[in-house]
Amino acid sequence: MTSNSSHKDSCSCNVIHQDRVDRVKSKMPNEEKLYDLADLFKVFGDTTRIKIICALFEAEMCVCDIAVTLGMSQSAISHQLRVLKSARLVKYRRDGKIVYYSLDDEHVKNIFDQGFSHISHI
Amino acid sequence: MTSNSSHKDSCSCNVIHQDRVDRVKSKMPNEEKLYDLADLFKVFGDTTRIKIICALFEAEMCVCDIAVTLGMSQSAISHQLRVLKSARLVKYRRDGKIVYYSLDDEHVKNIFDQGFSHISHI
DNA sequence: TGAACACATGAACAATAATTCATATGTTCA
DNA sequence: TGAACATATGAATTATTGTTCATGTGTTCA
Repeated sequence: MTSNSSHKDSCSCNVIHQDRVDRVKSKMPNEEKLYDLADLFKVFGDTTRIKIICALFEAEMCVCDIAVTLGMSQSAISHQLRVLKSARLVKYRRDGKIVYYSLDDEHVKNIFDQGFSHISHI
Repeated sequence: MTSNSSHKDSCSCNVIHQDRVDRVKSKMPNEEKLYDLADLFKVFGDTTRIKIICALFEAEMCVCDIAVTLGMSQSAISHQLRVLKSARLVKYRRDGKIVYYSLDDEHVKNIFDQGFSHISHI
């Protein structure tokens, strides 16, 4: 009744390396943290949002600027900015009727650079 | 007929900062690269794959090991390993009927660390 | 050789997410 | 105040993706 070989339900094979499994299991970050990490990367996993972030690397921009730069509708951009905002990746300031967005994170640039390194690596 | 104000189709607003738009546009990485980057992050945007990668940080593992560690079916793991493989994030070696997977990238660890930093940042 | 095993994979189904469309909110200015 | 504008947002639609189920492939060993 221990966690030794009661895995038949989830995996048809016998446990090959129980010691390794146990060790890795004990070293894994907790479930919630991994879930949050996946959620963060999910935000980066869309071309529109990638483009928005890349644009904001260069300059603070209003929603309309971004829409024109990307050749997309204001609504689509606004929806995606909402996602970026709730992931705390961008911040905004209001100036009259115009809302300016800018990056709000010191890690994104590094993450993107590492990402670019990976995809450029033959 | 220049690119000045012919954007009415994609964005209902007038161009607010044409200079900024032009400058940012010229500095944006090319479309294909951005698409590839999004594809890479899409791979990280799933809890199962995140868990697999975290497990492989600790040790080389066979498919069954991973399945047991994560409490998931062999098939589900195998499908996801395929995704990780085609993103060149994991490599494998065959030893008899057992296939061992391990990480095949020097950037992932950094990307994950930056990601963890972001989500831990209050 | 053939049974057993570890793994891979195609198809189907379920769940999630991106864009569009219509419209609402909040600000400016005449 | 009310018209015009920049942005936000809910609902619907379409597209994408993860898991399961059934089965195929490749290896070992009796």
